[in-house]
Amino acid sequence: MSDAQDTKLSHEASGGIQSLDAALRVLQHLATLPGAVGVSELARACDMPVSKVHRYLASFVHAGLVQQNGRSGTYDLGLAAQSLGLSALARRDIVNTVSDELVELTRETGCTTLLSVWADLGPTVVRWQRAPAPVITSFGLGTTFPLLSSATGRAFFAHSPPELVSPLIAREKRRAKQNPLLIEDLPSAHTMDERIDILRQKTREAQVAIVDGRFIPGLRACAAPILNWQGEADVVVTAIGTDPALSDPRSETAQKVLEFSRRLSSEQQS
Amino acid sequence: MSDAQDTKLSHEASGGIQSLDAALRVLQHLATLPGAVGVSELARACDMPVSKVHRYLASFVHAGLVQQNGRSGTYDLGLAAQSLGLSALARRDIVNTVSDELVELTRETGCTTLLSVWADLGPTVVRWQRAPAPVITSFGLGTTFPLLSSATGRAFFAHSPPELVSPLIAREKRRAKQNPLLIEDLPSAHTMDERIDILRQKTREAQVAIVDGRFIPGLRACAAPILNWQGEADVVVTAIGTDPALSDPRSETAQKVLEFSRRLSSEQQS
DNA sequence: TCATAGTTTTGCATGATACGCAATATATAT
DNA sequence: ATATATATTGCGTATCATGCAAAACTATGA
Repeated sequence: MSDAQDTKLSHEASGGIQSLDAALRVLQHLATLPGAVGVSELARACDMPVSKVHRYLASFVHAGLVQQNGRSGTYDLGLAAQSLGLSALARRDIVNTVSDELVELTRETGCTTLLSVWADLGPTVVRWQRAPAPVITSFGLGTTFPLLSSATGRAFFAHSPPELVSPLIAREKRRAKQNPLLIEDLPSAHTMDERIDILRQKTREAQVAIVDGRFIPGLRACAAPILNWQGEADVVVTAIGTDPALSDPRSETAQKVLEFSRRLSSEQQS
Repeated sequence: MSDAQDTKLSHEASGGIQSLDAALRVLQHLATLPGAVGVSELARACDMPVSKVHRYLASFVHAGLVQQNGRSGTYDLGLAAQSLGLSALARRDIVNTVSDELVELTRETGCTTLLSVWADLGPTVVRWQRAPAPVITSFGLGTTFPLLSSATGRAFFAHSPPELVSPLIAREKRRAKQNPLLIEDLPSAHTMDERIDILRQKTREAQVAIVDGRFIPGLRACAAPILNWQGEADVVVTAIGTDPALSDPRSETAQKVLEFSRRLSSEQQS
């Protein structure tokens, strides 16, 4: 049915109420605009008659979504808009949002995917989406990863405030001294601190973190952070498997992971 | 025509658009409700016909203010609502100013710090700066705090007009009756109202609000308001952590918080 | 001081459209 | 399987949002 003659005017889609659609367009415009504006300016921006916009604004003001400054003044977003947004934010739980999408990522990449958050002891797995071809591993929910020698950890490391990770980094440096294998794939440089710094740099640039099969023999992984408004990693998604493509940042799989994290990151901000 | 029979139901005020007023009432209800709801439940809450609400929701969904979960799913606030609120926040220069300084306060105190504003569900977190010291933070942007049993809430309570806070106070009094632990650290007096009054007094005098680990075991916090020209709290800054110094008003940490709020309060003139 | 030009706000008649009812489709429980 | 509850969609009619244009208002000029 969708057919032909909707073309007359894009029918705003189905089932809605026209006046409400129009009113919400006004609200969106007001939100997009830099700051407070007068009725006529807003009307011009929305390409609507002034009186129409004025009446919409009157209703918005009653609801507190908009407030008008001064006496016969300009209009701007109001307290209710703020509350509304904060309610929305409070309900949006990243872990759940990402979890819902994780199945999709598993399907696209064919890899087992997991979702980690930052906890006291470091990156911690909180969700686990297994692929048709399962990976035999010894870790499951609640496992914590190292910062330097896991893809997940590296993603956190590169996108977290230094103060947050430095205690753990210190510990891992000590461990790495005894077992240099752990950081074998780090960029080469003179001191270990330099190598770690370069790793952080490169990971930030690439936006994806990689480990090849050296840490756990044969197991490769590719991780990308989901950033909050401050650019910090709230959670990290990781694809693991034996496919060599995982350890190539330019592979299709890695790109899928990257795109996934980009999309969800942008939902976090605004 | 205007008058006379308006008394039947207050005429939503002047100049607006009835259908829009109704629609916004639906949106407000959705925001107030705990979480996602079905159409009929929402319709019941608004005392409106189901089909009406459904059509409003359709328009809200088009605008992205609302999204529906699942296939025959329930409705909840959407991404556009989030954006709207963030836009509204971004226009309050006090929020921006304080946010910028918050890193500094985190560095000075070594505690995780947060910035809260007043929304209609109460004190609401809008920014937070994590500190290295691991605090188990189950809250994020949009989390709301109680008025009586949190440091942030107490700071708002002591520096807000009574009309603003009284509805919430009433609710919390009821809750406190069932769980006296929540206000265990209140000053002692005969009636609960007296205790609350004294709390308000003392908090105003001290300019900082404190909770020790009783509300959330082991978690202490220290909060101070940033006052506008009327002496009301526009926003509140809070330092949280496990350090016992936080619950001592004379500690260095508490003084840092106080000084911070004093400085920014005085910077706010216009 | 008044006048001019830019606003924002408000009557009013009319035609578009939102409303409510009731039918259908879809999911959940028994 | 039937039954119950809920979500969604047509449809006719009375309501109400619309656009025009006049009014109130504010700001700036002489």
